[in-house]
Amino acid sequence: MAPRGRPRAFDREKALDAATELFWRQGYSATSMADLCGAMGINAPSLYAAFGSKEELYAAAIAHFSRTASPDIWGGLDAAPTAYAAFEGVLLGSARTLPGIGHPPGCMVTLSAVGQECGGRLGSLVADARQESVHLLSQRLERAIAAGELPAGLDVAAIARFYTCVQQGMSIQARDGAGFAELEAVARAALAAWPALTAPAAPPHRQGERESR
Amino acid sequence: MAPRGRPRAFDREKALDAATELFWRQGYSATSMADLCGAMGINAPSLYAAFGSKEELYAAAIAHFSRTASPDIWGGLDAAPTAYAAFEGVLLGSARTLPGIGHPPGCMVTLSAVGQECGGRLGSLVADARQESVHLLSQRLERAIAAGELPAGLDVAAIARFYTCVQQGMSIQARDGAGFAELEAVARAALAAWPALTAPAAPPHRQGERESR
DNA sequence: CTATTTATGTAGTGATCGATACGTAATTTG
DNA sequence: CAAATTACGTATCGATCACTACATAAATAG
Repeated sequence: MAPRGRPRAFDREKALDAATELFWRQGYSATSMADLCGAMGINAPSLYAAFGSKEELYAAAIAHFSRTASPDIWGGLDAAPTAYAAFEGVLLGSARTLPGIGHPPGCMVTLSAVGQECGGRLGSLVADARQESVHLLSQRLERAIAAGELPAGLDVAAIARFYTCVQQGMSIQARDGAGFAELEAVARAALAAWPALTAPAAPPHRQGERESR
Repeated sequence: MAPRGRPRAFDREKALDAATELFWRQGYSATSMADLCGAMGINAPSLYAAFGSKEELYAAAIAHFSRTASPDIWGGLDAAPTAYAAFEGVLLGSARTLPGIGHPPGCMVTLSAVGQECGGRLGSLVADARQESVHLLSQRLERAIAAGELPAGLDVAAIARFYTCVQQGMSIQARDGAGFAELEAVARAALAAWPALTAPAAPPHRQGERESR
């Protein structure tokens, strides 16, 4: 059962954790393999043997981040008794997490500049990861509609995209130094739109209609 | 009055425009001086003679961007008859501009990864540029309060930060492919919070109070 | 004209980039 | 034990990085 050759001398998970932290803080392009080797405490050949290439390592870091950093924010989404409570939990969890205690501020996926740096696989990878938020929030809204909690006919995608947008903006604010108090105020402000966005009569405003001021 | 030596053979403004476009699209770290020379149509010595260094060129590009790309979004801020109309103009202008026709999508300042890539001067430079939005919106709110249009006692900074946050999120959405329709829906959703945020009684919700569901 | 000044193109600088060749150490298999 | 397999450290690969030395071209000043 034991692996055949010489056993690995470093903890692959700890090394990936260090790499994730570095990519998270500095971005893809600005982080060199030498930086990574230093932070991970291993030499280049061991790194390449374990992770393949810089791109593959980054992809593994994104996956590692999504696996480990999400629960704080998204954990209560399904457990929350109402859709409002679920969205409130996500936004307040974001306000609590994004300032970054013991890790870089902001969401690694949101702040990933790979989309603008690297046209290929990595760009699509992080873009897809970002859209996952919209999907999660949309599903929660659909569930609330199916349960009769929210009226049918809502523009679910628009509502989900709005709150995703707010959360993404919060990552930038966090990166620029915003703390919990500031981010909580942003979250509360976004939640103030909830009654209007989920009112039965008017689905989110449409283009053709006359917009009341 | 004519300059003394051999005249410059390229248009400095056009060259800076090309550099700005490239930095805007690819970010700082992922753009090489060779890339820039190619896009600007000049050789390295001319580039360094005209702009000093990569960092200085980037700073010049940020300034050039702020000078040229802002009016579409911020132009109507002071001219608008009410604070609401002003904020609506900023958000809808953002929805119109950010998808990027003839230029990269999203705001160069917002999407600048320099903050996470480069700890020094450039990081502070773009972070300050981002906070400028908060200042502009705050000033407009203060003006409306002074004019008696909005009640005193509002948490002006929080409101300004919320709408800045939404606009920053819109840049990320634009980078991920959102078009005018999607961004307009986000803007409308954010504006739906306006009555609650500017109501006389309750400044933006506080932590201790009981939140209506 | 000559002298001065500035810009340009060629051709590089040392440093660092991502990624490896290779010989050795450490383990399992038979 | 010997053979096979895997990971290790050293030392380095060619390519590209940001940047510049240098000779030449094109303008003004006197």
